[in-house]
Amino acid sequence: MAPVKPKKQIDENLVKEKETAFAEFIQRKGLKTTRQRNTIIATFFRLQGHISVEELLNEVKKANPRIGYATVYRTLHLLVESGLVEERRFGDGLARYEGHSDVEHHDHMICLDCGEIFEFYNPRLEALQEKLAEENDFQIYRHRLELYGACKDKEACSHRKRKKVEQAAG
Amino acid sequence: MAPVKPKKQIDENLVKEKETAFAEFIQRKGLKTTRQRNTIIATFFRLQGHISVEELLNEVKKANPRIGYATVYRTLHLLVESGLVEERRFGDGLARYEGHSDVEHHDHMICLDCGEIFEFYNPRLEALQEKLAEENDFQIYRHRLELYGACKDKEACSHRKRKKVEQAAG
DNA sequence: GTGGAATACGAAAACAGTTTTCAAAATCGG
DNA sequence: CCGATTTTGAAAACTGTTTTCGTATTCCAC
Ligand SMILES: [Mn+2]
Ligand SMILES: [Mn+2]
Ligand SMILES: [Zn+2]
Ligand SMILES: [Zn+2]
Repeated sequence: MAPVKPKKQIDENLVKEKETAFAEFIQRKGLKTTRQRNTIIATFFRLQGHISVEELLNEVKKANPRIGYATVYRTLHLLVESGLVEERRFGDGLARYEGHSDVEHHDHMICLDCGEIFEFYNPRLEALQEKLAEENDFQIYRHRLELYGACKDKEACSHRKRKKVEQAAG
Repeated sequence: MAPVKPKKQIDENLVKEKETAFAEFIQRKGLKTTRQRNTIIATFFRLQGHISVEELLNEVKKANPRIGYATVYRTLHLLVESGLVEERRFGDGLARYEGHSDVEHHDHMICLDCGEIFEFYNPRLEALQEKLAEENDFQIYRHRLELYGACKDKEACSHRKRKKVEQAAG
């Protein structure tokens, strides 16, 4: 069985940087540093991918089972407000969050079979959007581009799918 | 005051065509023709733009006040299933529906000030997406591209906004 | 036309994800 | 430490949508 995708290693230094940046944001806003917020952001930044609230809460509870939904939601809002995290919605009804560490901006391809989310960025695409906006006398603040479809590599795709089912089963 | 946008006239023939197409779909599926469904689709196809369920229900109630939410939701699902209508979500939490009459596929620019939705289509953009998918060994079934921003024509924009406020109040 | 099985309706309840409330607990500058 | 201010967690509320369930309508066979 070939290795599917070399799991990116978490860069602990980068995580620490983010934690500091968030702490500064909290200070700047005159808010308070709390055990719960620290746990939540420490957990979040050590996860990778596009994390749902439930996924995050499950992880957070491993460190502190008494933390509830409300605090996770509230902390995620703060993370978004701080600019360290972006909210995504891929049409399955739940919000997902990602620390935009990799690239400043990117778009997504979502496999409807295995659920894998591929990220991409293309300057020509971005430029073309700008040009089209220009033609319509429109100024873009932000955009979202999502390509829904399927992996062509069926083996890798079904492997991921299987793995996901196992994971869900516990 | 300059004319803002020449309101497209509804093409009654086209509407009748859609009504027929839906009737055929209903037959084909072995479902029943009902007063309510007829009212709802007749109303829907005579509205223009990106219609929310509530907007549609309000209009429908003018013809038959006894029709309820459930039936509107159910009929919209049928319309989508029939392929005559597409569901859109522009991030304000509500589903919107449009008969895709104008062009087979198009993308959207959404003004965050006045709420206006501009539609556009660009073959180069579509082709570029295909190329990027190809590079990722990915097959696109469908995509969504939304540009969020603001009209540059501030006068037209605020005129639309004002009108909308009036409408909401009235 | 009627009978009657199949389907659809509408009001209300249920649902899912998220937000808010509120009383108790934690934070932190003085 | 004090005490004003903020935060927390459980539960309630909220929002848009779906489902339920008893009644009403459709429509095919006769
Ligand atoms: Mn991403
Ligand atoms: Mn449109
Ligand atoms: Zn896949
Ligand atoms: Zn505008």
